[in-house]
Amino acid sequence: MQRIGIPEIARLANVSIGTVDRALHGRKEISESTRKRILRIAKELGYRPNLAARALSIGKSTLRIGVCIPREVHYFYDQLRDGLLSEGRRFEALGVEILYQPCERLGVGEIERVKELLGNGLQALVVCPGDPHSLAQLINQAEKQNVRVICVASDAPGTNRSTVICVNPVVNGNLAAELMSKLLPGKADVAIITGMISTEDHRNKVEAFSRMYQQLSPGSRILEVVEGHDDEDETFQKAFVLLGRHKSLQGLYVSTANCLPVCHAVGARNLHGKIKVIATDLFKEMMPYFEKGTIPASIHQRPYVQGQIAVRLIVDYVAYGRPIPPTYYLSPHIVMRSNMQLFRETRHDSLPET
Amino acid sequence: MQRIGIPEIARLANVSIGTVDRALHGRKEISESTRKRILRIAKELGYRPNLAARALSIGKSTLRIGVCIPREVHYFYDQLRDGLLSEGRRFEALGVEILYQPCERLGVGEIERVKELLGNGLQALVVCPGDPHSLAQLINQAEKQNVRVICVASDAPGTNRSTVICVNPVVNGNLAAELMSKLLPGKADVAIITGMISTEDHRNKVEAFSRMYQQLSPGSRILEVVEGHDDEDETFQKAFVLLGRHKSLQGLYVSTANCLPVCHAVGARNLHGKIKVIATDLFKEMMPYFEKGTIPASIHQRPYVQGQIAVRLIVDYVAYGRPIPPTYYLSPHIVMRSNMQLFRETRHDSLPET
DNA sequence: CTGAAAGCGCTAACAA
DNA sequence: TTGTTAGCGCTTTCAG
Repeated sequence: MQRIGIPEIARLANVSIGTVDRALHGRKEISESTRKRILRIAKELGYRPNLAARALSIGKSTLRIGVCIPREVHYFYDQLRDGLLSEGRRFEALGVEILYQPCERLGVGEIERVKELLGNGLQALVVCPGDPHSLAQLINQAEKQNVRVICVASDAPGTNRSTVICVNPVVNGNLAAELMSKLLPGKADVAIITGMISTEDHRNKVEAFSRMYQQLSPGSRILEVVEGHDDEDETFQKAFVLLGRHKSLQGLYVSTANCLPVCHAVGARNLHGKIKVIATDLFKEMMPYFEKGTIPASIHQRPYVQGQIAVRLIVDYVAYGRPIPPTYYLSPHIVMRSNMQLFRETRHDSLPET
Repeated sequence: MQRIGIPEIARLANVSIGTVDRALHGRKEISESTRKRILRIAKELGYRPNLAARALSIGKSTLRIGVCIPREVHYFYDQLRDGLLSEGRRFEALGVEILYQPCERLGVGEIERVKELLGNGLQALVVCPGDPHSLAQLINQAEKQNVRVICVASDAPGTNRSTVICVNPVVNGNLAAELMSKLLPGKADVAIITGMISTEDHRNKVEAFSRMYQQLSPGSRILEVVEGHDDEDETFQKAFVLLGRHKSLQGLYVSTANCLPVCHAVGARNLHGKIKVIATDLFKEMMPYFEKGTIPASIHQRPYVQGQIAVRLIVDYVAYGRPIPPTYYLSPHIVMRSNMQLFRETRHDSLPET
């Protein structure tokens, strides 16, 4: 299963295995010339370390991954966490260990948690930057100390983070627009309900949706863009007012997981079936609205899979030396009535939710 | 990283590690009483084998997985193969080895290939039963010899296969119907083009689609169900005739990956944009038809992921003792113009296509 | 700077 | 039926 190993290299280089080890790991107690010679041989032979042996030898975790993601909103982050932890467990035998240090909500206390984590000799750090600006310094510092920083769900632009894993917000917005235009034939006025325009992800979705919708449904209007700040009451109020104000309104695009208050408002106005809501993500409280037809489709960002991918990118990088791509966009799932049952909120078995 | 091991159990049981090994592996050279005692202790201590150590000790592949899937149709099976192989490689350090022994096309030569594979001391066998009936005996025999048989993409009903991994054909058909009814508002007559009604998967899709479509679009008719036998020429001819015969036809559901000839027929009748084709799966030749609007949506069965899951179920079963679920249905992806770019035909990095 | 040797947890061959 | 031992490929410690 493994072709050539350290002993083989040692033999060919006429040195001991200890020396090969030193060369391979860039330790200092070795002369430049022998190091070069050994590395050359290793490369020629296509040496790849036996991870099982390494893990066994080291005994404890070889690959410590710090995780700082929010606890709230549970809908989303519980699944992200499960993806990270379960995938980590799968590589336990290879020495992978996950240090989970959540913050309360997006951006709240993340600095402190991340600082704590960084004191643990991490190989990699997984974060959901709620406040990318104030986190930037820590991220850059971590990267400088050779800790790979992986952003999930939202990015920290302008930093040296190794990568971001997310659903491309532009694809997300485009897809919502495409669905909306197919669901509402001809001209149809719609509105958008988002979290905060200042959040990059939200803004990008809104812009992409607007552009694509007007292209696909010429003559239709985007009547309003409403910010709900991911607050249930605020969102309900604003949606309720919105629905009263425009009688031509036929569709709503809710670009965050906060679609429940919107559906409630639709109900309060007695508009079930008359207003089509394109939602985001999925959790069981949404299901009745699929049944009623209020939500014909939702765009699921698959947090579980995002977590899985984060772990895998790290393992592939550390263990197999595969480079980390600068961005990892995954395709969102389109959830409709027929397939919503297949998206359990969390699944602990293989490849959940994929 | 590992809590308790064989030496610890041996100490507590007052036996040698060799005896513990024998007990743990159900080898015969041990008395029933000590075996029971040891197993009890192991269980109490929550013993879990150190896979790294095992892999290292055994040296060669611990976990040999035989794979017999068709080579043709490449669209689908190349992705399935890549999923299997790349996931296998990821667990290489744990002793996973994949023996790939494809047959030419669905059902052709599979018996021979499978027989060859079974001579290799497999732990598990992955097959795409093209002719489940004639394969049944081999499958049962393999299971009896403690080789776990995993069916992918299509099932072998009535056998003892450990599980099947596929997109639930009923969900598939329902989803197609749901999309069709949303895309074609009001009453709209449609037709179905499938492979062979005799194939279980195909028949189930057709039935599910028919039922759901008539429920969601009452008054609409399913004008015809055409069998193309996955042959390009035959399918083109039949689709061409079909399109000429019914002027009320507005939609086509193509339940196999064979949608290209259908699109050609639509073009030959000058009906691009007038007939909506709900297709199945995705490959790059389809892309122009997304652009043109002939295919507003396709239902992607994610062969790559099916392959991945197969390997993971096996690894989880053999390595971690997790039971194999009797069926593993995955949710199909809905592909539209906005997200088709994200489905590369094969990706060799982490969690492709998920 | 380099070599030798022990040991990680497990399997397997050989002894008792 | 059970115990003992070598060794898998690697890291690490201690000598040289």
